[in-house]
Amino acid sequence: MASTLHDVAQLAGVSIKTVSNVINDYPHIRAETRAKVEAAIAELSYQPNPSARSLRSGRTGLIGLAVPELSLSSYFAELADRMIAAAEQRGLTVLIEQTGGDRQRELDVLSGARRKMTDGLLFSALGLQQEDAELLRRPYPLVLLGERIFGGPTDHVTMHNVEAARAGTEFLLGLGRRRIAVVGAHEGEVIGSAGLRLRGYREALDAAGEPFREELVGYALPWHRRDGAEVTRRLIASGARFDALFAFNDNLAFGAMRALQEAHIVIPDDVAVLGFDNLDDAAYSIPSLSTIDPGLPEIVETSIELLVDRIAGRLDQERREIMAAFRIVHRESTPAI
Amino acid sequence: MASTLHDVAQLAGVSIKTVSNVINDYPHIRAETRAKVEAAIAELSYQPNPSARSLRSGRTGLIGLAVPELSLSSYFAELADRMIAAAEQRGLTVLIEQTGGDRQRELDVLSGARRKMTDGLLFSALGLQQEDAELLRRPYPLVLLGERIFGGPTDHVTMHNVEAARAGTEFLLGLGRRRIAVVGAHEGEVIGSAGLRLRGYREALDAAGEPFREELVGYALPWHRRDGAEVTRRLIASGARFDALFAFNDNLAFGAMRALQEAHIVIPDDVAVLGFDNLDDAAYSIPSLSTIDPGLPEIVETSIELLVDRIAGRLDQERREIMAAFRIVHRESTPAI
DNA sequence: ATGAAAGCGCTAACAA
DNA sequence: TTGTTAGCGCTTTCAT
Repeated sequence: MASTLHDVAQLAGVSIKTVSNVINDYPHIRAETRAKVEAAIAELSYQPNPSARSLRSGRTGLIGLAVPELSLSSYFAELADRMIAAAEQRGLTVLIEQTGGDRQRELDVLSGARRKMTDGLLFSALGLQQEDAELLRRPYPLVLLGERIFGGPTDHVTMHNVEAARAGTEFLLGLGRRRIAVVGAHEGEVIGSAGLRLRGYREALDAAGEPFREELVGYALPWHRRDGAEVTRRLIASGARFDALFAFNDNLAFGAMRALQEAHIVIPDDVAVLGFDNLDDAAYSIPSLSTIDPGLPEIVETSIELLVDRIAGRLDQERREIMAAFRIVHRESTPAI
Repeated sequence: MASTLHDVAQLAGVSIKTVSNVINDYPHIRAETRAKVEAAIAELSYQPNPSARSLRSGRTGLIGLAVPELSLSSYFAELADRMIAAAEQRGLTVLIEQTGGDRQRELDVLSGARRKMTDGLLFSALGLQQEDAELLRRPYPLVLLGERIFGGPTDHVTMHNVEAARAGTEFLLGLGRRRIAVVGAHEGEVIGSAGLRLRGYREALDAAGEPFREELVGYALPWHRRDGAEVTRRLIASGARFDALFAFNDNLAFGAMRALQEAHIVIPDDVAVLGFDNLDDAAYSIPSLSTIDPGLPEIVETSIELLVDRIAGRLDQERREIMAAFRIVHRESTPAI
């Protein structure tokens, strides 16, 4: 059997309270006492029982991270990877939950059994909509990620989607490209990554006096490589002419580049391609992908900080909405200036 | 405050034992009693306290999954994605731990604090070596994944690395390719994915009467895209001629294809490329990647089954070693037959 | 600076 | 079929 506080106390010749104090770095302990206790802990290879600890303290040291999926969307794998590391630095453990981007499964995550074993939740929603905002009002610390819901009842970490998409489009216009196709729009969406990025795209066109051409808008859901390839094949087949392509995420862009190359369209000479996410892979595609970097490290650090802050008890203070800074990364899929 | 068994029992007018019985699907309960209890549970939105449950039962319902990383190696993201889903079906929750493939961090995972909050561990090692086998003897259920250690004290799920690499090489030979470069070898490694796959490669060459050419062996560690590209650039720069390239995983292959295309080498006409893993992305690269499918679904199902079996108490029965079946997936990076 | 004791919410052994 | 009770290992409150 594993040893307990009692065993350690007995061996060290102190009470269990003292052992507990040592473990929890309680400051007022005689150096001699501490040494005795630490020796006993080492001798017994004592490790605290987390269930007992949680039962008593009400804290588990676990935080949930709800994402649509880990594979296929490398973005979420990178997010999870960094989040696990950032949580670890703060003594927390991340528990990943996959929703498939499905609204019902996202709701299940919000009220499921796992909420009783985590101290808080980082929630990257894809299926919920603006109308669902009030469903985010929960009795536990919750930080919303992404751009499905704005102005909801929780802390929220997101990015400047409209501005970034606008800047990306202006970047392509600045290269002299006038007919910019879009891959990844969502029919009728206003809020959400697709809706906001399309808005930024339109704003840039308007500002440049370029017409918005419906025939250059490719609708895609979900945003996997496959979808980027399919949509782009359809755009090509439609006969619509375009000299640039703005994909609303890098996966779509990778798929789009495949479709372009199948059609013997040369990147970036015939069509310049711009993605969104700056995945690790973007530097290693062929050609390497110019893309918008949404500042993932900042998003990760900020959202963990907000959550930790709420867990520490500041549950009642005003909600915060943080927008990470973006930048455009210039690689081979767009021509050198 | 959240409600407890007591609250439910009081509201339903029964003892807490009866409520506990209902929750745990104990069969001998009068339908009427059960209905009363369920009504009370619903009214109070009662959810059991997992810490209390774990403290008492000694089970947490959590299992650890140790992998090197979630991003950069899509293989592990796919593994984790599937593992989470497979665990969920069995009422288990996966807790992902990243080791960076570092030996010390892998050892930390084996004895760290999280082992007290999981019922078992799925352990995908990369830094440990055959000599470390005995370190896997642990007082908790442990299933080893991968090919760093064989014949150790635990259950083990792996694949036919030598046979698969041999079959892959024979496949390339069968296409008439004679000078097959390798990307991803590890200097001096015998056991481990790199060592075993190189062995399979050599066996195929030997059987075909082809010489093993040291100058066609590209060493790469780790196995990311970047490394595949760098190694392949070096191979090209060395002046060594080759008409096929066998990358020891798909990421390396993606990087290698980039380097080949940079050098205006046409795939598959000039050089046929074969990968290993059959990542989702392999179907969407340009060109799409022929690769060896290691049977991930089988690996996932098998390893969870073994672990669940051990958790269920069969800790003493003989250790098992399972090898998943592989198959070669033929795509555009190798010429049609 | 350290100890004694209560009790977190649940399951399991036993009783009825 | 249901109730009673002990106790899992820890933190916390209150004493000293």
